[in-house]
Amino acid sequence: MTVTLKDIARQVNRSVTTVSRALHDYADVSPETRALVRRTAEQLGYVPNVVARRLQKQRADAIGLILPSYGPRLSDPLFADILSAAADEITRAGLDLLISIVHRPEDEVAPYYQRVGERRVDSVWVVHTRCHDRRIAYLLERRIPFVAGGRVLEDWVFPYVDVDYARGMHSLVSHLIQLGHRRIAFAGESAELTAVHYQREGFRHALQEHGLAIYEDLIVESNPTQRGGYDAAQTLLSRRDAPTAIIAGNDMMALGVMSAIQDQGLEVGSDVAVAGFGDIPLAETSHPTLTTVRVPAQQMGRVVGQMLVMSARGQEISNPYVLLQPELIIRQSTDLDLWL
Amino acid sequence: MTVTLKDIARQVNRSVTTVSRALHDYADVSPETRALVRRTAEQLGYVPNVVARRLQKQRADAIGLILPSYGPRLSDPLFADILSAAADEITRAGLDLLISIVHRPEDEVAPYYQRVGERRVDSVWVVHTRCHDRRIAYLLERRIPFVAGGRVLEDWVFPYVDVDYARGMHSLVSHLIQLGHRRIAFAGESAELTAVHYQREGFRHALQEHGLAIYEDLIVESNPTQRGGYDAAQTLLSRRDAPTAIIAGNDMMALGVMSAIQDQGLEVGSDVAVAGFGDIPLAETSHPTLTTVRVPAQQMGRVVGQMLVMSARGQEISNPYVLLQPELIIRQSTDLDLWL
DNA sequence: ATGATAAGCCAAAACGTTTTGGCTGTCAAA
DNA sequence: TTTGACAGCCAAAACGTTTTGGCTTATCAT
Repeated sequence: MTVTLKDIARQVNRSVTTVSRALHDYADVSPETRALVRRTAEQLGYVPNVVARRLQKQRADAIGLILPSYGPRLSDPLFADILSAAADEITRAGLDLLISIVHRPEDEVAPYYQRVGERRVDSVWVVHTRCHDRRIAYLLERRIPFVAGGRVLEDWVFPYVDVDYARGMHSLVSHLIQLGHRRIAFAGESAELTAVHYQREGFRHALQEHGLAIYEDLIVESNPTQRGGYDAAQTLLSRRDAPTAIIAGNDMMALGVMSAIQDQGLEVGSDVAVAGFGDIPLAETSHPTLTTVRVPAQQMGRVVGQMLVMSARGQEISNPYVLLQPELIIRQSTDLDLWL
Repeated sequence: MTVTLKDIARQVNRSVTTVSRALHDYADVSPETRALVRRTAEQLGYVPNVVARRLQKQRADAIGLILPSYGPRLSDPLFADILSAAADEITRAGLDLLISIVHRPEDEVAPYYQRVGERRVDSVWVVHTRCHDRRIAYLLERRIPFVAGGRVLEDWVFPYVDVDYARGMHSLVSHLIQLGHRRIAFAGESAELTAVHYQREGFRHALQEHGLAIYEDLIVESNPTQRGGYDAAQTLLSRRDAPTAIIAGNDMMALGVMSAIQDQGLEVGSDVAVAGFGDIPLAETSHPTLTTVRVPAQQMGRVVGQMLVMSARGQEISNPYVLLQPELIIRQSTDLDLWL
């Protein structure tokens, strides 16, 4: 059956203690014994039982990701990239990444407590933060270790990784203004989400800075999907004073916006400019190619992964407030000249 | 600190045994005691330590997914849907789903043994099977419980869930032939993959059945990405005897194929018909909309999740060989008339 | 009164580690 | 010869459960 320390101990005529210490390179084990133990362990095909280790060490060596089914879809390319990179960091560190799906918003907060209480995980990863996030309030209150993907609008102190959406939006809007646009629309997900909040903030700020009026009815809310972008664009374009440029909260929405424009017989870029957020692979290959604000997804994943590992190990997180800078990628959907 | 059975026992003046048995509804506990224990546990905020339970029960109550970084991308919409649904089933059953990323193909097989040996997981999920899959050979040899997403070409016996790609391809090709196409191409991922193998098989079979010649140089291999589809289409269209229809192994590739066709100044549907596999959301909204073979991703995920749960619990899997039937979805990219 | 039955409880062992606080023997220095 | 240091080893406790195989005590039929 399965080989334990006891089996090795019996075989080499030493105590379990010594075997354990030999395998962990303690100094009070003679080189001969160490070698013997090593060899025997190898021979017998010993694999340590991490469950026993976890019990003794009072560590789960695992990180939990609780995914609201109504939250970021796994199929969101950006999120998938973040997740992959984070999973990679976590795996490399020898920890487990544990994914659970939760459906009802009222179940949103209990699973965190439960999973940590049950010692399934040492630390949790909160994604898709909202401006006033109950989950984070709860985790802070219960002193449960966690790292957030995104900020909140409270002045709570906790480790996070986020993208500077406001700045990204600012440079995007500035660019559109320079191209001559005066009526610019923004279609994003719910403004409850911190990311969207900052997008709107950057949006308004840029307009103000250039002395332009802010038309509140050009700031709309829609689903973060292609369909959502499509619908939003239809609404916007049917206004008497339709916008000459539409910014979408993410690239999938932007693709939907483009579809809507084309379906109305208009031309993207010349009639209505379009831009998105994210820079997913499709942005580069759509027709026309999509101007967008590139989000460094992989880097985000790496950083959040590393922070989670530190947090799970109970270490101080060296740099707990990370705000990554996005990059404006100009393509055909805003720049006619780029369209051959 | 954390509350254990011992704490409850002390509080209610019973033994740890009785407390444990009370919480598990054993018959040899008086109703009064049971109620008292329940109440006290609630009061003290008792949360069972699953690690201790796992050690005692010799069960990890967890399922492992080992994801080759060169394998299916999390951002593949189809795979993401399968994964979500499976994760949901697994979470519902109270088990953990544990994701690890592995990079080097030579590390492909060891992690399975390790994770199971270490008692991290009870059963593993193998995805992206190949015709002759070393991982499956290994798992069978070591008698490690697993469920495969996909078949192999050996006559090994193991639980799997797969899609009948051959049939899906057959109906797709038949449809194209009925439309008058005689030179049909297929661009898929490596034929090492069982899925692609069956796609090719269905492809050849359909042509034969209709008495058409099989042009081997119209069967090409490419990356399973939009880019891969683009490149493959370029190559195919530059042939002297270019195909009048191109089938891609998945929808993303198909979108790439459409781009390539359009970039050559040709029209999708009239000049060259295009079809894909999967029916991702984009297929419905692309211009033109994409004919495709719908893969029941969510159902796959549910089924594979349920099978994994049974497998992890050491139960017999009730229906271990599941072959789901895909459905042909005809849209504009093959049917001119549908294009308004 | 006697034995059988049942209800309710529990001590102890077990799961496989790691860690604590020793113990023994050897050898060099005093 | 004693003392102290050191190398090498180990018994036992601990982590928090579940399960086994009892043990009492009360009740009941004989």
